[in-house]
This record gives sequence, C-alpha cells and structure tokens, in this order.
Amino acid sequence: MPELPEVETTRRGIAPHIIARRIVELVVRDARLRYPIAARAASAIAGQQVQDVRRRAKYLLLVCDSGTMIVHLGMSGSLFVCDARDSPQKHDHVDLVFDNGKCLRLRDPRRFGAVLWTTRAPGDHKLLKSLGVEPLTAGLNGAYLFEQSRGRRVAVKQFIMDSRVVVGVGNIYASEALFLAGIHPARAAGRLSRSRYDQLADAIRNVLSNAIDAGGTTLRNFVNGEGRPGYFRQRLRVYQRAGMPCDRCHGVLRQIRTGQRSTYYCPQCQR
DNA sequence: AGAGGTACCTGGCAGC
DNA sequence: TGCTGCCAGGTACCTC
Repeated sequence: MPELPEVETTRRGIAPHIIARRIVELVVRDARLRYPIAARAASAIAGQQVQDVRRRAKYLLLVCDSGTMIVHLGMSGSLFVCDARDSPQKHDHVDLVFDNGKCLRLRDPRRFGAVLWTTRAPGDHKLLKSLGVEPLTAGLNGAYLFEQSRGRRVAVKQFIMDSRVVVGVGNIYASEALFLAGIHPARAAGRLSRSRYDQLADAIRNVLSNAIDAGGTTLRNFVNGEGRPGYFRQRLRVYQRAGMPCDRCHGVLRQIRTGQRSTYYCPQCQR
C-alpha cells in the first residue's frame, strides 16, 4: 500500500515509540526481501540506539549511533510496533527488538521491501544518491519541473513518477494530481507550458499533503495496536473510478495504460 | 541520454 | 470447489 503519504504516516507513528530506544536484536525470519538481508547487518544493528527516524522519498531511515538502517516497504510492506512476544503472522519477516520488550515488525507479503544497513551518510547510499526533489519542499515548483521536462517525450504521468525528477509520486497520486491540474496523463512531458507545470507542482503538493492528513487519522490503530494496516479514507477522484462520473463535469472517467501502469483520468477535464 | 520492457513475489478476484 | 489468468500502491536493471 505504501505511497509517500503512508510512509510519512508510518514514520510519524513509529518515531515516538523507538527514538532513544536501544536495539537488542534484529530477528530475521525470512531474509529474502528485494535484497537479501545481510547477516552482518544483524550483528551491526544489535546494541545500537535509535537517534532519529527520517524519510527520504519512500525510504525510512532509522539513524543510529554508528550507522543507519534503511527500510523500504515495497508494494505490500507495513511496519508496526508490537510486543516482541506477540506471535508473528505468515508474512512478518523481520523484528527490530528493543530494550523495553517492544519491537518494530515488518510485514511484507510480496517481499519487494528492503532492510539495509549503512555506516556512511545515507544520502550517499547507492539507492538514495540519484533521487530527485522531495515533493513537500520548495524544491518542487513549476520552474524546476519545466526545466527538467524539456526535451522529454515520455508521458507526463511517467515523468512525475520518475524518482530522479521528483520522489514519492506513486501510481495513485500521479493520476490524482494530473486530474487536479487538468492535464491529460498521456501528454508529452516536454510539450507542456511553464504555467501548467506551476499548476502541476501545486497539485502534487496538495494531493500528497491531504493524503498525509487522512493517513494520520486512519493509521493510528495500525501503529499503536494490533498491526492491521488501515485504509486511506482519502477521497480519490479518478483512481480506480473508470466508468464512473467525474465529480467536476459529470462526464465518464476513463482508464488507459501508460508505461505498463493503470492510469485514470477525465477526458473532458484533462487536456 | 532517454525510452521501453522485464524482473522480483504473493494474494485476491473474476470467470469458467 | 477448484483451476486459470489477470491485476495490484515500487523500482532496479537491462537493452536498444
């Protein structure tokens, strides 16, 4: 489930439970994630104290005394705090056990997630060093998108999902942001005007921050309690609504494929 | 350099 | 009920 709003909500939810706690043990029940969890990571992490929980793109960064644990939730991952004695369920692959008997548990049915350990500055890590701007910072603006898009023929939807340009815009919110900005998702990125990129930058920021607000309420149980992931109550305006009426013009919403991904839009409102 | 395709993996659902 | 095929919110890596 995780797009940036859920990763950020997870970060906010887990941070107060784990900051300043000491890690007793990394329990790996299944190391076969996107990258196999290295045995040396487990030994390095034991004994570390968590100093901060940060986020870069969809990566969570658990900053410790002498290194950083990098966690990615992939397509199906979730992280929650529970009692270390709670019996793990089928896809609960990793526990980070703390000195108070609690643990941070990673559940990831599809195993596209990742748990990595680095002793360097996390920004220098291979997976992080080529990432583009954060969408909720001033770095994302119309001038930047306009400049980055010149000469690019890809569909604008693929362009805003390109993590080298801007991070954190997943398949759901790419469709939603383009709807808000009134831009057809298949338009060539390099042919959109500067003013339309101003609108698009605003739309991306709005849709993500609204979703974070929604996620913050719906995921409270998920972090505190029984480890059941919540659903965003965010009202999606086009995503998975093909054939239904557009709530702006009442025309029929459509689904197409852009870069092998489902894309939803309103043919009347988006040009 | 940019564009397009493939791969990783499991589960849920529609259709037969 | 059980099988098959398709789809799914991410992203690294390969080739052209």
